[in-house]
Amino acid sequence: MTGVPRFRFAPSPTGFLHVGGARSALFNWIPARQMGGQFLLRIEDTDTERNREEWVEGLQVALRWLGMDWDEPPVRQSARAELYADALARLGDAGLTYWCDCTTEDVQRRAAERGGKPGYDGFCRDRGLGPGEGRALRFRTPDEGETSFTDLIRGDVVFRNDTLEDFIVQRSNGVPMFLLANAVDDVDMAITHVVRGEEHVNGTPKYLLLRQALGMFDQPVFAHLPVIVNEKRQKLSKRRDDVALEGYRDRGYLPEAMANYLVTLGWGPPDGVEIRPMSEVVDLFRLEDVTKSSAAFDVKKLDHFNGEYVRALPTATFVRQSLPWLETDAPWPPERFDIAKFETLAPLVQERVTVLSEVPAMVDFVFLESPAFDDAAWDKVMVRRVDLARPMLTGCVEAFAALEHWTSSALHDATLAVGESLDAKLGKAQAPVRVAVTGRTVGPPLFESLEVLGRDVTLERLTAALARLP
RNA sequence: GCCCCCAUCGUCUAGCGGCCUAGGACACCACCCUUUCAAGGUGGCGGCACGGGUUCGAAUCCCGUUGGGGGUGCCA
Repeated sequence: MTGVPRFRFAPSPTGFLHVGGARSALFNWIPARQMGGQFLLRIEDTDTERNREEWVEGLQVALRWLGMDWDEPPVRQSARAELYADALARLGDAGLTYWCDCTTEDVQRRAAERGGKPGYDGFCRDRGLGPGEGRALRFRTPDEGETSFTDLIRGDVVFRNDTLEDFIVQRSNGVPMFLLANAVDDVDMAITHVVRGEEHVNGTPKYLLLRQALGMFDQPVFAHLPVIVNEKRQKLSKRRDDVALEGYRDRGYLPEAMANYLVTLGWGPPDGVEIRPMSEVVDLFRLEDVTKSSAAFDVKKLDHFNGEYVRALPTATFVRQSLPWLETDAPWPPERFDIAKFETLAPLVQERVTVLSEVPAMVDFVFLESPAFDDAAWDKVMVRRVDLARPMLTGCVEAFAALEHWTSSALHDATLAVGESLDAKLGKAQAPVRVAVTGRTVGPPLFESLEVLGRDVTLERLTAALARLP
C-alpha cells in the first residue's frame, strides 16, 4: 500500500447518527489525523426506500459537531450507478454471477426442509437463467479454499469458502447491494484502512472475494471495532436505547465531552488519563490497542466527563453555550431574561450542573415573576419547621430592610445574626429564606442569589412567603 | 443450526510470564470542607468466570467447560 492512508466512514442515512456510528467515525478520523492521512465520508444510500435526505445533512452536522472534518466532498452511492453497473458487467463476463428467481420465502422454505439452516442453497447456480422480472443477481462463491484477512484488533481471521453462501450483488429492482457497492467504492476511493463495527466481520470474506473478482488483490488494513452495548449487554439499538447524538446535544452535553467519552469505549490511554483534549488522543491512539470485547455505554460516566468539561469552560463561553436553554423554551417569558444577571450567577451555576439543560432550573427564580415552589421543599422547610421559618422570615424582612449595603456579605451576616438569635446555625437558618425566595431547598449560593435579585424582590418574596405559612 | 468473536471490580479500562498483596476512572459508602446543593480533599467497598494443562513461576500461554455478544435480508 503506497501513498497516504485513506480512511472512511460510510454511514447509511437511515436515521440520526447514533453513538456507535459516532465512535466508528472517531476511530477512523483519529488515526487518519495521526498518520497524516485522509478521512473520507461515503453516504451509503443505495436503498432509496429507507434513506432520507435530511438524515444525510444531519449526519454531517453531527460529525462536525463532534469536531470531525473530512478531506473530500462526501461520496454518494446513489450517484454512482454506472460504476456498479460496470463492475457487475465485469463479474458477469467472468462468469462469476448468475440470475436467481428464488424468493425469500423459497430460500427459507428449502432451508427449513433440509434442517432449519438459514442461507441460500445455490438453487439457481446452474439453471442458466437470464435477466428478467423478479430476478436478482448472485455472486458465485468458491466451493473450496479459504478467505482470510488480518485485523488490527482481532489478528488473523479465516473463513472457509464453503461456509459462504452465494450472495446477492444486485437486487431484482436493479439496485446494487451493499457488499458490491462497498467493495467497488473502497477500491475506487483507494481506501487503505477499513475501520468499522464488528457486525461487518462476517461480510468481510464476501467483500474480499468481490474485490478479488474485480482484480484488486491487495487488501486494506482492517480493524473491526467491538460493539457498544447497553446495560443489559445488548448491542445498542435505535428503538430501545437512547443513542441519538442529537439527543445528547439537545440535553446540553458538550461535543468535546461526548467525543472524549466515546473514545474511552474500547480504548484506554497508556497513562490512564481519560479526560484530555482530542489533540492528545490523536497522538496516543492506536487501533492495535482497541479492546476486543464489547463496551457498555455508561451515561453516569459520560455525565462525569461532561461536568468536568462544563466546569473547565471559561465563564464567558459557559454563558454563551447556555444561551439556547435560556432564551428559548425557558420557563419564563423571554422579555424577563436578563443576561447581565445570569452572567453574575454563571460561575456559581457552572460548578453545579452536569449538562447545560439543567441551567434554567438553577436560575429560574431570578427570571420568574414569582418562584416555582417545590411542594416537597415547602412542606419540609416551611410547614414542618414553621416554628423556625416564621421567626426567621420575620427577622430577615426586618434585617434586610435595614441593610445599608445590599451585598452578599452583608446578607450573609444579617441572616447569620437572625439565625443566632433563634439558636439556629446558618445551615438551618438559611433554608426558609432560600425556599421563600427560590422555591427550592437547593440552588446556587443564597446570598449571591439575593444580591442579584435585589432588595425589593427579595423583601416582596419573603413577605409573600410569610403570608403563605400555615 | 451454522459462521465469527469475546471473557480483569457493578461499569469503562491498565496489565502482553516474575515489578500484581491486580493499578486507574465512573458509580457507591464514610469522613472532611461547607450558607443549601455541587465542586474539592481523604479513606473504604469491590474483580482476574470455572476446570485442566505448560512453566521454577500464569490475570498473562494452551485446551476444555460455562457464560455473553455479533452475523446468518433482494438492510447497511
